[in-house]
Amino acid sequence: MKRHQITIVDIAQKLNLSKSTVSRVLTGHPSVSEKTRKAVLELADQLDYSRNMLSISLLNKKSNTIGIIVPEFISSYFPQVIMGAQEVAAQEGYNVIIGHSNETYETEVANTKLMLANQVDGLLISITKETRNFDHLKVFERKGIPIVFFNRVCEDMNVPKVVVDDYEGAFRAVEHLIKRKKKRIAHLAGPDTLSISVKRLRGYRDALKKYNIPIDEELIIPYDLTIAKVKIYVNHLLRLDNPPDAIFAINDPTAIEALQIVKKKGLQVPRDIAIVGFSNDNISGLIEPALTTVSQPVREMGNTAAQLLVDQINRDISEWKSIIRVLKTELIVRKSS
Amino acid sequence: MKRHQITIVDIAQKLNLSKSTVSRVLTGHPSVSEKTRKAVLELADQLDYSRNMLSISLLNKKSNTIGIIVPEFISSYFPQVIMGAQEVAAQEGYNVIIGHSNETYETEVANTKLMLANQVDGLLISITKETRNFDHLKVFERKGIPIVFFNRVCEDMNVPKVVVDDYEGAFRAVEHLIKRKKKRIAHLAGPDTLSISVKRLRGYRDALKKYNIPIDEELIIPYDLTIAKVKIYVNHLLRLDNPPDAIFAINDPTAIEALQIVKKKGLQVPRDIAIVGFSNDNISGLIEPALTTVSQPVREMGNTAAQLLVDQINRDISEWKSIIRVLKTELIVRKSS
DNA sequence: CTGTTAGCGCCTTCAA
DNA sequence: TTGAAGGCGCTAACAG
Repeated sequence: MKRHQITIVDIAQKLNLSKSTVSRVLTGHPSVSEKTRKAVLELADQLDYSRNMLSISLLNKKSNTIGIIVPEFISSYFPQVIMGAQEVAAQEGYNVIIGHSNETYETEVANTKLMLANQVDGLLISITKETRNFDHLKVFERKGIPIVFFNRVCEDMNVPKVVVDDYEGAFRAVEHLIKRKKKRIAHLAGPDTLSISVKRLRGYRDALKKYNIPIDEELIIPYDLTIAKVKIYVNHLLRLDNPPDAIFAINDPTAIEALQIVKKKGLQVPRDIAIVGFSNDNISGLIEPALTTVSQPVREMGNTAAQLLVDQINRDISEWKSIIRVLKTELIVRKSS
Repeated sequence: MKRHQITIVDIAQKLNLSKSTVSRVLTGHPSVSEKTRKAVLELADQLDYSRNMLSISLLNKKSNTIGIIVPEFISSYFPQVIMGAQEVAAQEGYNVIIGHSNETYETEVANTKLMLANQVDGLLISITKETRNFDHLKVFERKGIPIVFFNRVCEDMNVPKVVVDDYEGAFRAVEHLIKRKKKRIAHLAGPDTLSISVKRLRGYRDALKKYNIPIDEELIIPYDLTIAKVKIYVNHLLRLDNPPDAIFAINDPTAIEALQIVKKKGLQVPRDIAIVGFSNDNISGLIEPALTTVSQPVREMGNTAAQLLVDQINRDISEWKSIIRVLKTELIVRKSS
């Protein structure tokens, strides 16, 4: 059961040296003779010696690990962000441990505790749709562990955030539908706990206002992002006395689901009803008809978030910044509108 | 720069107790009076005390962390497997750190070194298409750290493996094409370093043999899974004097790419040329025409692999098993064939 | 250039 | 029921 680990002591003994000398070689310290250096390196290699990061982390009070907590893994969105973050992290010498909150507040809290116990040097997080209380995150601040939010942020906390211009993206999407002569544009919105929902909804409203199209509250349906429910809402919309001729969905999975349902009903997209999503998931260009959507620089979001976090880690706590980085979206017009 | 961490000592001092007593409370040791127990727990909670797993890991020579190394993050395949593995790992009390080898042997080796340095208790790995040398993995065996392969395995190593019945899946897929009256079935195969390529190719060959269809080597194209190259091969196939009337692709990304190319040429799918993939990526049912493919239980693969690994970790090294778990595939017939 | 010492935070003996 | 001491593997002083 117990494994034997090769340690510095083993090497030191075989070479008749002191631990510290061996350590010096391994850390690249200059003041050590070429001869011993070579001997140590050789033996280390031969023994498959590997420095125990655990002890180093303990000693330095720095684990060189960052945590990432994401709410879901269903769409390709978060995996891609993680990839982007990983890229930068690896480059900067950080390991990544991943937490999955499964859109549940309790799981998110449990995850943060794990991250703390594992002594992460910083945390990247996108909150669940349920999260309204942020005490579990404030602990990090108190402990001097920097946090960076991405995508789904907590507006009240004064820490760096990486988001996209949700308002603008939504505005453009709806404007586009208006220019396509659509008069009754529905919005499948997200829960109002998420700032992305709020901002996209505002973009939707303002676009309609700008073009003097009356806002019909009946056409705005906030939902909890449980894909299975989309069917209910779309059916409801279609049965309205005055049904919509377009749907702007909070995200691509929602839009795609809506599209499938509308197609099954025998309606023509975009003629009878146009559909626009948000995010440009990697499937969106391949479905039939291809989905018009607002693309986000997903990988870049990961990169940026990780970079901001590393910057915070390297800064003294007294100099923490709370930058908000807003990444540009782009409207990608395809066949569904 | 230096953060202050709350430690057992802090708690002990404030309560006028010894470190060991506090530790006993925290570890749930029984021999401690109810009064002190309560006091400690209360103060700990109040101070946001969190046990330092680093030091515990160091002490126990057990990190409660497993590593997962995957070759790519492009398709939804590996993220899903990781999710599955995470599920089980979390349940069994293990953290997960993820490595991304980017289909490069060197990166894979670097990743394994990182895993070792971080004292993982076990490793889950799917190798790159380049990996022919396995010394970097044998180190784990020598150190007594169990490995479990999944999907892309090393046949020569005597450790647990989780795969799907690639041969059978491929056989069925090709048989299906034959029953659709296809006579010239091409195969876009994977590199022969990967056992999945070899087995799927064998399934392809045997299916043709069974139905007395001559095998035309010209129609078998092994490639390196670089999606961009699919175009070259498909064009090549279509320009043949006697072009294929069906393509069986090693995986779904390849099949989907082939489908796009074929469609752009103005050919009818499946009438002019049928296409079948392998994996049932989550896009495959949504593209037009929907892709016929061999589905794998992806999440289950992650579950199984993680479970096997945890079992190995809990076993004495002398009792390591080398089970090969073969998961069932299922042919999903859709519009592309 | 090399060795000695102390200690990161924790748990597990052993002794009281 | 509690306390004291030792050590996991490593590095950073402080000495020579």
